[in-house]
Amino acid sequence: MTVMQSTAEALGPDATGADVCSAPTPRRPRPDGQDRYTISEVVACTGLTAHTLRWYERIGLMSGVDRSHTGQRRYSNRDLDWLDFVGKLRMTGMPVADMVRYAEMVREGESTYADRRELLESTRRDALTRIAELRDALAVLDRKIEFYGDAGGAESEQ
Amino acid sequence: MTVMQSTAEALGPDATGADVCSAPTPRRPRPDGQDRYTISEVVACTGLTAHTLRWYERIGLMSGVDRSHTGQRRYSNRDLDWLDFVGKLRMTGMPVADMVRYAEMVREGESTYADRRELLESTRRDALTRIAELRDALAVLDRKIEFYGDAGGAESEQ
DNA sequence: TGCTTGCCTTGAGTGCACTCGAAGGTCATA
DNA sequence: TATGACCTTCGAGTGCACTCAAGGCAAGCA
Repeated sequence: MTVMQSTAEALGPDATGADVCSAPTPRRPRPDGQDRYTISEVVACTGLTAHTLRWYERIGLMSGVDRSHTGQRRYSNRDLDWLDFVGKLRMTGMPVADMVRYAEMVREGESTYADRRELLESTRRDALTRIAELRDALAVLDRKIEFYGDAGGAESEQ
Repeated sequence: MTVMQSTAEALGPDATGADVCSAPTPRRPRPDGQDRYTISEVVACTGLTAHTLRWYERIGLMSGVDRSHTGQRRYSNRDLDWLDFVGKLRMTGMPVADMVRYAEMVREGESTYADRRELLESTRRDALTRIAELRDALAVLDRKIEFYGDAGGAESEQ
């Protein structure tokens, strides 16, 4: 398992090696070597808008995106992997500012491992809290729904 | 269990009966009859700001809050119960506009049971989706954290 | 009497995460 | 040569959920 596949996150020349942990390798439209996607292709496969992709780059959440000879963006499989990861972080509710901070740490290299871990752990805690809150809300919802289900209408309810 | 307790949601004169489903009765600072809380007391026990409480009223998310002879708000146990429920809805990520719609349906009475149920069911589905997304993100996070945990630093990572 | 505290109203401002518009460049095809 | 699709940048606009400011009233206390 030492193949240098497209699973490392791409943040320019700093992401130098294989990613041993992004396990379930996502299937990419094109193999490495031919992975030069236009922005509209990336739009098609990520669901993000072109505006958002450019904005990610502007704020430093995405850097080192290659360009064509005419200056147009050409995304790589690594870039797609990074966007996937950013999507996960977004799912957890992590603020974009924190994602940018994380991206900066990746660019700074190995010296930031501890800080990166800390950031991800706090994100993890937040996600667990959110799940607990959702379960809690779900329980209330279920009770209400049940009430509306079998209430022909004797009692009044919220 | 026919006691007219403080567990019915309070939305003015429309919430006419007992609430058979808000099961784990929350302990309120004061018993029914003496439940006339000032806005600052409600701030203290809900964690919402006074601004937010007034705003909820303004947009129709909260109606029929009693007033003192000088025009100050006096919240009841029922109001607190409603705020609790609103908090749960907020946890699910339901937009405030939908909560207002729900509140309006409650004011309209029993004829809206089916619609209310439908709204809550779609909210429930959203909550389940969110939980699944969070689990998914959590799995990725766990892998990353593990990587940072035992990586002295051979590989490069996102 | 004056001061402080707590509340009231209306309307404007904030922060976040996009989202869009305008003006213009490049390129393949007709 | 021109048409249309697609790209670029920069700056401004949007929608949501609050959040705050200004100005004022009423009650309690020194």
